[in-house]
Amino acid sequence: MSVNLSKAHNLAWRKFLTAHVTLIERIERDLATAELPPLSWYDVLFALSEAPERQLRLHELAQAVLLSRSNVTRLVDRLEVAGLLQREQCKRDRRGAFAVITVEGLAMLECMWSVYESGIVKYFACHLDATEVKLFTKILNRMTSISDL
Amino acid sequence: MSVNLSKAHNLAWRKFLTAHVTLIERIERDLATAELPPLSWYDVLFALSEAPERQLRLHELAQAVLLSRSNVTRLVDRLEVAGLLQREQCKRDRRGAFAVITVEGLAMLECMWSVYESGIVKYFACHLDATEVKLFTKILNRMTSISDL
DNA sequence: CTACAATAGTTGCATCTGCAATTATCTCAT
DNA sequence: ATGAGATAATTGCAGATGCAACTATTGTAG
Repeated sequence: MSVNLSKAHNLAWRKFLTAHVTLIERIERDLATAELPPLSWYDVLFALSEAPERQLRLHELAQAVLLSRSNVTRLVDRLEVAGLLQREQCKRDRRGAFAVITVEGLAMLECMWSVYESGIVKYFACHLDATEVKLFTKILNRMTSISDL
Repeated sequence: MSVNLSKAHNLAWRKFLTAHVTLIERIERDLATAELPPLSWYDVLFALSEAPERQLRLHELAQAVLLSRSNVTRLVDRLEVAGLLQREQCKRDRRGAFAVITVEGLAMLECMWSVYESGIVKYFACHLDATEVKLFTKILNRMTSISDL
């Protein structure tokens, strides 16, 4: 609230932004090189694979991947066309639909993860020792607490 | 390189991603509420204001804001239409063009900064004490060193 | 039971993005 | 000087994004 942004904090913020784009770019590049879909697809597949019965209502999925609803509709469209998931009518609520991950989706998830994981390791994790990783996570947790609005 | 991603590191990575979208969303929301342009415009204006003679070649601008070239062409289009900068022919290299920030651009920069700065403070900086901010920056610097490719 | 508000998902629209191809100009070795 | 290759910026295109409007269904207060 108070307008007192130190040089050091400002620098940290800019570094935060540039580090993010750089790391994402590197990982997306690795995925593209392996002829795999983008990270957004991974997020969807991952969320579904973790969900009970490997399915989620679309609005739950939207929350899980931090995307707007309209976006999820069309993202799910694409994944469905690619055969990685299926829509399924919800019995209890006839407005609703589930996205259910398919066998092909699970295979793709695994395939993407092998590239993704190695990217996380070599671009991100290898720069954090055991102490730092704890602190790093703790700091980010603070920032995303709801108290900030 | 080695595929050994610990639970803790994986969690840190996911937190890194969610924190980024959350913080950006909050700041973009504050800007939109104040009827100001998005962050990408700020980045352009800031880069120009810092540059010698308050102007940059478009490819320099592209690098400064970490955007692809075609993107910069059109981003500059929009800012030019809004009167925040002007294109100027380069004498030495007739292929080239400069983007020069205008007086209106400088005013807009200042106006956006007041909102942006307070966002950085209340969503980000206030969660980092003097020690943490140093370590945080150091870690991110490591990650974006060129050694990783 | 009914009417009003809330919610789920989709769609239209305008904008934004990256990639690849294009045009124009520059550099440099021969 | 000139021709091959690099570089600067733009453009076409396909895809992705957020917002607001829309349809359909559900929940709820009276």
